[in-house]
Amino acid sequence: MNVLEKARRMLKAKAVRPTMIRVRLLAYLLAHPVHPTADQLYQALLPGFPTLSKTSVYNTLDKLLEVKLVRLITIDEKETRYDAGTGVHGHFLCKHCSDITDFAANPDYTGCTELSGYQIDDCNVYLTGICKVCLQNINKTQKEEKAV
Amino acid sequence: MNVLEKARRMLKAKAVRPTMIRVRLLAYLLAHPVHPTADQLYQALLPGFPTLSKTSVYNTLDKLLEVKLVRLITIDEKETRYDAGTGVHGHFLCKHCSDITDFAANPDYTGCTELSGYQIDDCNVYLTGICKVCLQNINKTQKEEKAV
DNA sequence: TTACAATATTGTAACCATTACAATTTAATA
DNA sequence: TATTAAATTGTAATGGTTACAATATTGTAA
Ligand SMILES: [Mn+2]
Ligand SMILES: [Mn+2]
Ligand SMILES: [Zn+2]
Ligand SMILES: [Zn+2]
Repeated sequence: MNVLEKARRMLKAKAVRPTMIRVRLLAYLLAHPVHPTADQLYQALLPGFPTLSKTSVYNTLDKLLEVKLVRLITIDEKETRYDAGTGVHGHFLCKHCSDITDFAANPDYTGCTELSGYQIDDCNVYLTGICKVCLQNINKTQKEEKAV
Repeated sequence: MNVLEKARRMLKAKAVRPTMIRVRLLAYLLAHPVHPTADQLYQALLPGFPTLSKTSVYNTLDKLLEVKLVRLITIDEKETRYDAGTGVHGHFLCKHCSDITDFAANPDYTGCTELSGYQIDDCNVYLTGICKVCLQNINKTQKEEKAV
């Protein structure tokens, strides 16, 4: 089953009409788990869907958020990012390459006294720092500078 | 020692000139740990500081962020919020009253395989849901409706 | 199929938090 | 005091997001 069919089924399961935009946008998010911005989604889908409008991307994302097929990532202060990753996981933002990577995180705050009696619906864990690849590049550059 | 003096000392300790705006803004954040927006800070400080400009609020916040006397909260997608709370803690946003409350959270991701070799600088844990008070109000309202 | 109503998509303009920038003011130093 | 650097301010611009009305598409029932 290809990703378009998968997206279609996910939409039907949530009783959301599997229209062209919705299927394609969800399929794109499923196939590209890099947490794109609304504009990146628009740019990526435009070639295969020339009538697409930016507003429709936002409308579609709102609908997908509504039925929780997509979650919203605010780790970057400038632009909202979107993720079709369903399971609970955290996000790491590299300050150098600005890639956002997933990691396992399933914190349990049921025992937290400050939150006793609270209803917790969503959880987001955001880490920022420097990723492995960028750290290695930095070390390499520093060694080269030392050698000169 | 009052909060203004405390703010002044904190600024000096970070080698940041303790100007009027900086002292007052930091003091306000220390005395009002409710995670205000930039505009809320502007509105709150204006009466006691009529020449204050919105730009200065942003400039001041940038400076305080730079020296890590203030941290930035992006749990609300619409507006950035600011916190002079230094220690590691998480934030809970109530969807009903939109209050943001602190809770103890000091997650350890050093053992996380996906992040091995990564340099982690900052950590933010954001929870959303409904707070205790709002839940009680909702229950009360439902009972009253039932009684009618 | 056709008619109708509900829903979805689009283009345009507006919104609004944040930022850029140049002018002015203030403070540190000599 | 003179010189210089840093801080503050007002204005205008930026850019992601949203409001809204027009258009198109879809589902349903005659
Ligand atoms: Mn993810
Ligand atoms: Mn806090
Ligand atoms: Zn990186
Ligand atoms: Zn509440």
